[in-house]
Amino acid sequence: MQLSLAEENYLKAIYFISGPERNLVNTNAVAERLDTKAATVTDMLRKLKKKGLVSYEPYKGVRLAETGEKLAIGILRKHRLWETFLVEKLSFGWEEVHEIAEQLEHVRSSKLTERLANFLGNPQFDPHGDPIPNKEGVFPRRENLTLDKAEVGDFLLVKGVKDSSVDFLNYVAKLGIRLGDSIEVMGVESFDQSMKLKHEGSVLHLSAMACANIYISRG
Amino acid sequence: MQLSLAEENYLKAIYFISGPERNLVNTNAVAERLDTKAATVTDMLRKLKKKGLVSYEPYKGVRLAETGEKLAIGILRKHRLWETFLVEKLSFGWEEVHEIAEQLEHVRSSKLTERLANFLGNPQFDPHGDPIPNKEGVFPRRENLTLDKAEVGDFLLVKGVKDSSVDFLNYVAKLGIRLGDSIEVMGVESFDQSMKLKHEGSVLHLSAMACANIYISRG
DNA sequence: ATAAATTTTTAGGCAAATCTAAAAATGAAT
DNA sequence: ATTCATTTTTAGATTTGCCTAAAAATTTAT
Repeated sequence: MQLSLAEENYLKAIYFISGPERNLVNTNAVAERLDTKAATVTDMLRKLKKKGLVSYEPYKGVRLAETGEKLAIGILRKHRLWETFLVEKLSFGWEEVHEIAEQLEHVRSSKLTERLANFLGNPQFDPHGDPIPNKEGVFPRRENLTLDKAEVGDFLLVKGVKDSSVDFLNYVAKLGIRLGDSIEVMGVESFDQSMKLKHEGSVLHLSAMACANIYISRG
Repeated sequence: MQLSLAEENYLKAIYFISGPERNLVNTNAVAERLDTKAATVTDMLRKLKKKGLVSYEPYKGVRLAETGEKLAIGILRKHRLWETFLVEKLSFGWEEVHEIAEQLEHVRSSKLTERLANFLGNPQFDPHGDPIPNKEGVFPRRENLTLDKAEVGDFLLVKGVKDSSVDFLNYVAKLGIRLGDSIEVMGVESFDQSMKLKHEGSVLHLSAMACANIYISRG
C-alpha cells in the first residue's frame, strides 16, 4: 500500500498515543500530537478507515487495524535504524537525530531498510535505548526497570532513556551518561528520593524524576 | 528558502535540461522530463519566478536564476552523495541507486549532508563517475574524453558513464566493467567503428554507441 | 505572406490536506 | 433529568499541485 506522508504520520501518531495497551485514541489527542485541528483529524480518520488501516467509529475514537499497525511499526523500524546510523556512523548527538530521522523514515525501499540494518549490525536498540522491531515487526525485549527502582549498593548498566525529549537528552548528555555506562547506587535521599550515584569514577546527584526516566539493568 | 518537493524537482529538471551552456528551457521539455502537462509547468514557472528562483518570460522559456541554480546544485550534491553511500556502504549496484537517491536528496539538513560527505571521504565523483559539487557548489573537473575517441594501442582507465540509464548501466555491469578498470584498445572496426578491447585479461567487443558513453582517461 | 502546425498559456476544475465557524453528540454536574 | 461544558463532526473555504479543453502566440511550411 502506497501511503502519503500525512497518512504515515497519522498512523505513527495513533500508534504512539494508543500505547502498548492499544487503547482507543481520541481525535483531540491526535490533533495535539500532530499540531493540527480536530476537524482535520476527523477527515483523515475517515480516509484511513476507508483504506482499512484503522477501526474508527465517529465520537468513539480510533485504533489501528492490523494492517495499520504493521505499517506504523515499519516506519518506526526505519526511524530507529536511521537514528542509529546518524549516531553510530555520522557522530551525531542523540538529541539531534530525531528530527532528521523523521524525514528519513519516509523513504520507501525495503531493500534500503534491510541493507541499512545489516550495515549497522542489525542493532536491537537505538541510541536512546528504544527497541528496534525486526523486519517482521517483532520487538526485542527490554527490561523496563528504571533507575528510581534500584537500591543502595546496586551495580547497574544504563540501557536507555524513557523520556526522549531534547531537553532530557541534553541533560543526560551533559552529565556524561551514555548507553552501556555502569552506575553504582551510593545512596537515596529519603526526603525527595534523589539519588547519589557513582559514575565513571565521579559522584553524581540525580533527582527522582531524572532517575525514573533512565532504563537500567542489574549486573 | 523552504522549497516543496515539487519545486525542488522543477529546479532540478530545469538545471539538467539547460545543460552546461545554461540554455533557455522550453515548457514542454520540462513537462516531458517530469512526466506532467505543459499547463502544470506554466503554473509552476510563474510560482518559481515570483520566488526569484528562475527568470521566465511567457512564450520565451525559462532559465535558473542564481539562487535557483545554487539550490539545484545543492540537491544534486545530496543526490550524488547518497548514491555513493548506497554503492560504497550498502553494496547496491549502480543501476539501483538512482531511484532511492531521488528520495534521499530531499532530506533537509545541511549538517547531515556535510557529515555524510565526510563519512564517505569527501568523494569527488559518484558511482557513475559523475562529479559531486562541493559545499560551495563547485564541481571537480573531469576529462570529458569518451572511449570512442581513443586509438588502437591506447591504455585507458574507466572514469564514468555518460548515459546513466538503467539499461546502459546494467549492460556495462553485465560486461564486468567498473569504475577505475583499465582497458587496452586492440582494434577499431572500420565498418561500424565498433571496438575490440582487452579488459581484465579477456577480450570485449563494444559498439561505437556504447563506447561514446564511457568516459576514460589516458594512462 | 498567409495558412497550417506546434507550443504555450489561460480558464475552469479536481483531489489532498489543511483551516475556521457552526452544529451535533457526548459526558459531567447540579 | 436537565443543563452546561467539552469533544467531535459537518459545512464551507483555502492552498498546492495537478488535470483537460480552449484560446492565443509562435514557428514552420507552402
